[in-house]
Amino acid sequence: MAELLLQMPELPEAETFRSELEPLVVGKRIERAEITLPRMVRRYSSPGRVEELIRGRRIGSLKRRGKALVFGLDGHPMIIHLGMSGNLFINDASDPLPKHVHAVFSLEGGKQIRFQDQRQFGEIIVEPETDWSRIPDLAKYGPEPLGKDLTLDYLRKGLARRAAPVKAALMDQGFVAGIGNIYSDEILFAAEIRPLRPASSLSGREVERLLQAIPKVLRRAIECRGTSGNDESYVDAFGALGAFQHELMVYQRAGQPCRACGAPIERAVLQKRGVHFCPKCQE
DNA sequence: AGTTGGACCTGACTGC
DNA sequence: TGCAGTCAGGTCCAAC
Repeated sequence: MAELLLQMPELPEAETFRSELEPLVVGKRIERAEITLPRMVRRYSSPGRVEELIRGRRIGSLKRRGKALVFGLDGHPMIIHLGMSGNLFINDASDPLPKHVHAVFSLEGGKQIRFQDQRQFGEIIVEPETDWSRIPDLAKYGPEPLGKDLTLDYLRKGLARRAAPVKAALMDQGFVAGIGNIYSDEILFAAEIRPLRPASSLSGREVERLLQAIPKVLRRAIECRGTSGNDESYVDAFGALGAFQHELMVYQRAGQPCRACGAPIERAVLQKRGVHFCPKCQE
């Protein structure tokens, strides 16, 4: 049976889209927006309403918050949540349109930004509010794991009052923004902590290891331009595969020998999600 | 308030 | 070969 590697765009994948798109789209005007799947803009009256809001605006900036991308359109920032399977491509208008493209933004000069999302959990949100701290979808996020706000003190206090598994805490976007199923497993391996340990049971030393592991794993994954599966459901903005799947230590490696100690990687289930860990390296 | 479970969705896989 | 059923997962939302 071929191992199916499911894709969830997390912080490294979102950051890859951001850094690849930024030099090509910032400063460009959006001449036309086409939303072909109403579900992508489900909190609005109609796709036409969103198309109207976006049309003619210039992209002043492209930033990332957690797993979300924020296009700084003048006056109306546009947030794209990638959901579980969202990809952002940069293409020429004449390039063939792949399956599952639900939104196309045609830029001056002939390029297009295309939002592809097989599972349709992604969402496009256009906000009237330019102050990020007042945009509800972003305001609820916890600190950026690669920023200064994620401190030892914050982690220690936040984990101490959680009875839930430490993996659940890491994936809680309100606690730390941008970490999902793949990278929580990899981070906890790097920190040598079992994913199902109650968050409040971590020692001070373990919290310190966790604080070090978070940026270490995420930065390396960004260098690799994200994690692609063998079904190629995640590729970068130019359609190229990421490379971090070659460096995964535990995720989707159940039964295979640990790359550090050789012990078979174990799999458990947490809230319907796969949990992968090395029984020897992680205690 | 923290935590849990269902709903949303498609495609790959399983079993008859 | 075909097809119904199952599973997976990020996030929201309702309910303990």
